[in-house]
Formats: sequence, structure tokens, C-alpha cells
Amino acid sequence: MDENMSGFCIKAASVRDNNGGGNGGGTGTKCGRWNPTSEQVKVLTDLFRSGLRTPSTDQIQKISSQLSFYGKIESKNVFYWFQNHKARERHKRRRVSIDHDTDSHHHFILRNQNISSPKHYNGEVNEVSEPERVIETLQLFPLNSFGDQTETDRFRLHANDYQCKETTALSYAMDHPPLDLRLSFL
Amino acid sequence: MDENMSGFCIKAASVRDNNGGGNGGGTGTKCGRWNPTSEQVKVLTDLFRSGLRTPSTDQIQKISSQLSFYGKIESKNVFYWFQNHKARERHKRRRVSIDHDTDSHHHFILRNQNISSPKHYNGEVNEVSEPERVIETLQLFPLNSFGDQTETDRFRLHANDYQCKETTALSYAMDHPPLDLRLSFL
DNA sequence: GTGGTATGAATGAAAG
DNA sequence: CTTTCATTCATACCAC
Repeated sequence: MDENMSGFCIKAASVRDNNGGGNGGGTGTKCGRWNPTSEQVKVLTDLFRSGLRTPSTDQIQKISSQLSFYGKIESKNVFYWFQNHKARERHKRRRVSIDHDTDSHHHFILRNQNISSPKHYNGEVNEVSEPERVIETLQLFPLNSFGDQTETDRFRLHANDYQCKETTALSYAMDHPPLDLRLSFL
Repeated sequence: MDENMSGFCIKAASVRDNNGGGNGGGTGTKCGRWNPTSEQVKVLTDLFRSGLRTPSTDQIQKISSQLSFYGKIESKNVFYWFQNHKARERHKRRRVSIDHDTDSHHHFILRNQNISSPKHYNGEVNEVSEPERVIETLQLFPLNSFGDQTETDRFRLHANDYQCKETTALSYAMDHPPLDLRLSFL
């Protein structure tokens, strides 16, 4: 594949290594895409946990500037990071709750061991439960900018009806289960 | 980072052994990550072969629910399975087609468009028709360090100017850089 | 014990 | 915002 990814990969550092220390030498001197330092991740996560979800352009620039202290970073990285983090947070949340709902009928495997898999580990390792707590420093920005989503939330009153998409034969066939034959739609 | 391993698998069954029959194999799978049962793999593979590539969320949920009969499984696992399977098939395929040039035509694929800058990140993100943004919060420091581009610079962010160029606002926040704490300016 | 391979999991980047 | 793609990390398992 061609790499004209605008790129440079001068930074030989970092990997998702671990040491909080520096961007240490990493396995992957491989470049091509941003590989955040632990500190960078920490700061970003911290900001996210503080309630920042969709930083404005200004905020992105500032964050990026600050994080460049720890290593190479661009604004778009920050942008993507927040987008991904937010999206995956939601996705995960959705998926987990679905799992817990549908999870209620397989307690007996009758194979060689009953599992008793605890299906209530519900918490994220990450305390995602923090509502929209906005730290006061965040409020230094205009409240009606995009710093908080009081406005966008209003559009989300209706549940993401996301569940009523297409009803293909496939999904139809999976609905009523004759157990093993449930896969007969194949 | 923010992923809980979600679990432990007490299931001693399954292995990617090969008998398509029972989930007998049982090398005594340790755990840490999902280890699909033979039946689970079989079903997933069949689904894949029947044309299913990227199941929607509800499909994933149904599949996962069905497969939970054979052992512990989560929606996440189904999601990842399809993701990986598709990607790896594509990868193999790509590798094959690259040196597929049996004839003298070099129609290499090169479906990699050059990714220069995130053209999507032009700031159009989600402006929900903000009539006017009234800054009613006190500005401890001017946001428009470079001028009045609070609105306009949304359309240019992808420069490689990630190096800090403003110092006015920042100098406020950091008397002396305690590193992490420098982001308090947000 | 070491290395290779298959594959689960994660995530940056981008497309839709 | 949601979904998909591509790459990489991590781990289980097998072979030697």
C-alpha cells in the first residue's frame, strides 16, 4: 500500500506501552498512524471523564497543543479520539445492556460444567456512569458552544430507534427459535 | 484501557479442536478471552458463508443469544468475530490479488486513496443551527487569540500546526508546567 | 522453552 | 453521529 499519508513518522516513541514515564521506546517504531503516549491517553481520558465529549475546534487545538508536549500529535488525532471514544462508549453500553437482557436463558449448559457466569459485571472499568458533570473549568467556555451537549441531547429524546431497521429474511428467521433448527435459515 | 475483560470463562469446553461434533475437545481452556466452541464457530462460519458479513446490531444480538446455548458468549464476541473474519479474508484476498498478475496487465488494486488530511474534520461536525452564540460566560481569557475566528476556523483545522502558536491563553493557565495540570485551562 | 500461526480484542482513521 | 476499514496488540495453541 502506498504511503503518502501526509506522513511522517519521525516519532520513534510510544506504543501503547505503559510506563507513565515517557514515550518510551516501543516495539513499534512503526508509524503511519498516531500512537498516543500513555500520558496523552491519560489526559484525554481524564478530560472525557470530566464531561468533555465533543470538544470545539478551539478546545481541540488547545488540547492538541498541550499534548504535543508528550509527543507528536495533531489536532485531528484529538478529534478522532473523542469521536471514537464517545461512539465506543455508547456502543459498548448498548451492547452490554442487550447482553444482559437476553442473557437470561442459558443457565444450563448441561455439558460438563455449569457456568454460572456472572452476568452482572455491569460496570465498565471506566466509570462511565458519570452523567454530564462539567467541571468548572470547562464552563469557562461559552455554555452554548459545543462544549456540552445540552442542545444535542434534546434531539435524542426519541430513543435511537435503531432497532427497527430492515427485516430481512435472516433476522426474521432468527426470531422464533426452534433451537438447533434455528439456523435452518442458512 | 477502559475495557473490562468481562469475564471469566469457567467453561472448560471448546477449543478450536476439530471435531465438528460436540464441544468436547477440552484442552482445558484457560480464560481471559472468549474461546468459541466448535459449534459456535461452525454457526458463525456458516453465517459468514451464507453471505452475512456485517450483521447489524440486532442481528448480532440474536446470533449471540442463540450461540449462548453452546457456551458463554457476548455480543461483543460476535461483533469482533465478523469483523476479524471479514478483514482477514479480505486481507488474504488482497495479498493474492496483488500477485495475481498472471497476465501482463498490472491492474494493481491500489484502492488506497491517499489519505492526506481529514477532510471530514472540517468542523461541520454537528452544528445544530446555532442562531447566534452569545457568550455569556465570563471569559477569563479571550478565546480568539488569533483574531475573531471562533467561527471561521472551524473550517480549517487540519493543518499541521499542532505546535502551539498561541501563548496568551495558555500562559494564564500554567505558571509553571506541572505537566498534567496544564490542561486546567480548559 | 522457543517460535510460529491462528485468532480474539483494541483502536486509529475514515466513510457514510 | 454511526458504522466500517485497516492495522496492531495480545493470547491461545501447536510444533519442535
